[in-house]
Amino acid sequence: MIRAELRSAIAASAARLFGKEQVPDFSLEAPENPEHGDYAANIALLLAKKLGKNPLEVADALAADLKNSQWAASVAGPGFLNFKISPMFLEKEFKEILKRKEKYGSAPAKSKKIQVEFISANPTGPLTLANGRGGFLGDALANIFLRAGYKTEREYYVNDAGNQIVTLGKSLLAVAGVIPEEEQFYKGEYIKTWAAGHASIIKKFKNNPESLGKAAAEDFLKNIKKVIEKKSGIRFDRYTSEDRDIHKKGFAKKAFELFQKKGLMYEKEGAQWLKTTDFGDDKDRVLMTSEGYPTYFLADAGHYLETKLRKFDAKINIVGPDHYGYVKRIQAAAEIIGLEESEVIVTQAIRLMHGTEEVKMSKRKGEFVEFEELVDEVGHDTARYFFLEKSPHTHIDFDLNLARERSTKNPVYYIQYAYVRAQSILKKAESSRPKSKRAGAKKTLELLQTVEERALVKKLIQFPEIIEDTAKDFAVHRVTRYLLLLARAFHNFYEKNRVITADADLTRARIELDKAVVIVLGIALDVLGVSKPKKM
RNA sequence: GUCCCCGUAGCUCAAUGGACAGAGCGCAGGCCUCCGAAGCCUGAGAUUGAGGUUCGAUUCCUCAUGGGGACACCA
Repeated sequence: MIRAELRSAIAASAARLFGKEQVPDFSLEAPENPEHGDYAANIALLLAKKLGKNPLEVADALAADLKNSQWAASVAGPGFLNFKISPMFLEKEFKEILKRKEKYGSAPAKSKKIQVEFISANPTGPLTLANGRGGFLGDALANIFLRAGYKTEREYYVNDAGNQIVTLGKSLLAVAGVIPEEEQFYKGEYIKTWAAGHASIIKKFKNNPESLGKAAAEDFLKNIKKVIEKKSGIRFDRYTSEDRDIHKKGFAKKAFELFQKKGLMYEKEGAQWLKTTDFGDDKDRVLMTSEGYPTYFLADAGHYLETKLRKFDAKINIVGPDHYGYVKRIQAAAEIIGLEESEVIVTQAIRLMHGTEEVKMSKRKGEFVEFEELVDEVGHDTARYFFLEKSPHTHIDFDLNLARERSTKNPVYYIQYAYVRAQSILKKAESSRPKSKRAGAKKTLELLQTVEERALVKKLIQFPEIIEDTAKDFAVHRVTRYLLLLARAFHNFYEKNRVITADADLTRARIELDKAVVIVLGIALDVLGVSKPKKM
């Protein structure tokens, strides 16, 4: 990767001039503006501040020192170092795309094991839009980790034990008229529908809400899996059952004992508490109720312990906004358990709009747009792109009518169109290729000199950096952004440069470029989980 | 009341403290005798407000203001 080499060359130069301990953590970016070179470093600005020197002088000194390396820097603006990629590097990196094909941008395998837990919606009803948002995010993020060389597991944690299952059973009995309604019962249309369709089961379990709840939960889960896997292309490696995999296998108990052994627990009013306040939580949390039931939190701690015991180094947990209050306590548990790296990504809320009016969503009351409905309406590619192009911190105002209307103008088509177009050219080139007498002596990039060609090549070789950065900061929307820019670079190239020409050498070079576009667009679409159409 | 997230163009969203704040949609114009016009080109159009830190702030801090969410021996 070019950027990594350049970075170490700059750091080495700075260390030579100012001492190793002075080298700051500087940025090295590919600027949008081509006048700012292929890469721009702000190291001189940071160093100047640290050393109390003039930024321009520092920049000049660095540029002079770098003259001895294969990197030519120019000083610009307040003290940026701008770099041009040398033709040799560019050629080498470009050929790498054609050589490695769909492996391009894949880092060598590392030993690090990452688990991405996402969706994990309770099987007490259908998936919501927020579930879908987390679903696409987790799916794409896992793809990125795989590309970055990590061993990656996608996990759906199923809360199929405890209170809510009983509540689900009771809710069903209530709509069936067996028992009276209560405030906390689930009341959505889906409850009525299920009850109406499963009269015999309800009858069978009329005195046993827990068994009824379990039966219904299994059914709901089956449906959830259908929506996730068949309709949305979201994949999971593992569905972990709270009941079977955590409680019955003793992990909740093990976590409890671990906390006890570490002396982080105490009893108060008959309940068992964990001192999560020692780890940044605003209050301590109950592990075991005064009636002797394990809390959801204890099961979760058991779940984290189980993950740790399965030798994971890191866990990324993607949760909805309603779980925000849960972050600190679960991070406390992760720390006690000794999970090396634990991240919780909280996706922000989705407001349901009807024109300019907000429609209050409530799963319990059954007022919400089902994720399945969205996917059915606009298709899975559009739905995916719609969520993935936004940072998870953004609050989304969602209008189903607008989504429907806009689905045909979605940027995802712009990208897919570029992909289809590029392939279509390849096909054409194959059938009309002039019999090339001899391969030209010139290197590919010596033949690709127009502004559009250069811009496209540089965009292409940026891809490994996009993967590398995203694996670090989880900002998946960077990839959608990149795809859009890459597609644009290709469309621009297409408008102004004919691939198939009378010049055999030039044609060959442009076909290579076109091939590289197909490869990189294809990989990036795969990473996001968006389909690669053959035609549109 | 306490805590978290968000206020950027008419709309939906970008921008590790950096150079002229970028896209898509929409709007106004222009481009197919030629590899796919679901494309390309041109134009109009924005950082909620007030202070502060900094050589430099959409970004960090404080206050104000608007919106969303979380604050159980529920999950």
